[in-house]
Amino acid sequence: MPELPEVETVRRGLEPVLLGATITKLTLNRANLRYPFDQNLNDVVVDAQCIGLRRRGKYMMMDFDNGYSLIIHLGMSGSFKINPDAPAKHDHVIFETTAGDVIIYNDPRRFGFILTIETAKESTYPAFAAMGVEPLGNDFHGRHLFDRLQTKRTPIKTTLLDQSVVAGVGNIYACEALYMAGLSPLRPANDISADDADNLAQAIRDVLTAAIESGGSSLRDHRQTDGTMGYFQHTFNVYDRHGQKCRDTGGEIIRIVQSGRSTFYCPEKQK
DNA sequence: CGGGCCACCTGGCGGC
DNA sequence: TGCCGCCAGGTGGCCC
Repeated sequence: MPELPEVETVRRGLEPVLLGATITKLTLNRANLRYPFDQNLNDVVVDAQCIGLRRRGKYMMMDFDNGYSLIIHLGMSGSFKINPDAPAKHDHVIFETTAGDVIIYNDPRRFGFILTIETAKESTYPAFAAMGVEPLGNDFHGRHLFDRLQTKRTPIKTTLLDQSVVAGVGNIYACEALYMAGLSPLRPANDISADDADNLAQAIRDVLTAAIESGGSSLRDHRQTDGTMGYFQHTFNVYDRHGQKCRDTGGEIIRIVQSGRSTFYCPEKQK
C-alpha cells in the first residue's frame, strides 16, 4: 500500500517516538532486505540522536545528529510497528531507544530497503536526483503537469506512475485521480489539454490529501493493538472495484492491464 | 533514451 | 482440506 499518503502516515506515526530520541540498539534479523544492509548501518544509528523525519515521494528519511541519514523505502509490503506485544514473522529490523521504545520494521516480501547516506549528499542518491516535484508542494500545478506531459506519448495512467513526472503517486492513486478528473487512463499523456491538466493536478492533490487525512484518523482511532501502522482502509471509487457500479454514473467499472499493472476505471465517466 | 517486460519475494484468495 | 495458479500498493535492470 505504501504510496505517498501511506508513507506520510508512517512518518507522522513515528515522529512521537523517534524525533529527539537516541537509538541504543539496532538488531538486524537478516543480512538484507531488497539490498544487503550497508556495513555502516549500525554505526550510523546506534548512540545517535534522531533529529529529523522527512518524506520525499514514497521515501522516508531518518536524520541523525552525526550527519548521516537513513533512506527508507517500504516497497510493497513494508510497515513499522511501535512497541508491539509480541515478535512476528518478517520482523527484520528493530530499533530501541533510550526512552525504552521498540520500533520494528516488518516486510514480508522484502521489496523495501534501508540505506545509509551522508545527509549532505542525499540529493546525489539516483532516485532523488531524478525525482519529480512533490504533488502537495507549491511547485505542482496544472501548468507544470501539462508541461511535463508534452514529451510523453505513453498512456496518462502509466505516465502518472513515472516518479520523475510526479513524486509519490502509485497505482491506486493514479487510478483514483484519473477517475476524479474524468479522464480515461488510456489517453496519451500529450493529448491532455491544459484545462484537463489543471483538473488532473487538482484531482491528484485532492486524492492524496484525503488519503493522508484518512491515514491520520486511522492513526488516532484504529491503531492496532500490536502497534501496526501504514495499512488502513480507504474508500476507493475505482481501485479494486471492477465489476461494481460507478458511484457517479452507475456504469460498470472495468479492469484493464497497462504496462503490466492493473488499471481500474469507469469508461462512462472517464473519456 | 523512452518504454515495455520481467525479476525480486511471500502470502492470500479463488477454483478445482 | 489441500494444492495450484494467479494476483498484489514498487523499483530497477535489461532489452528493443
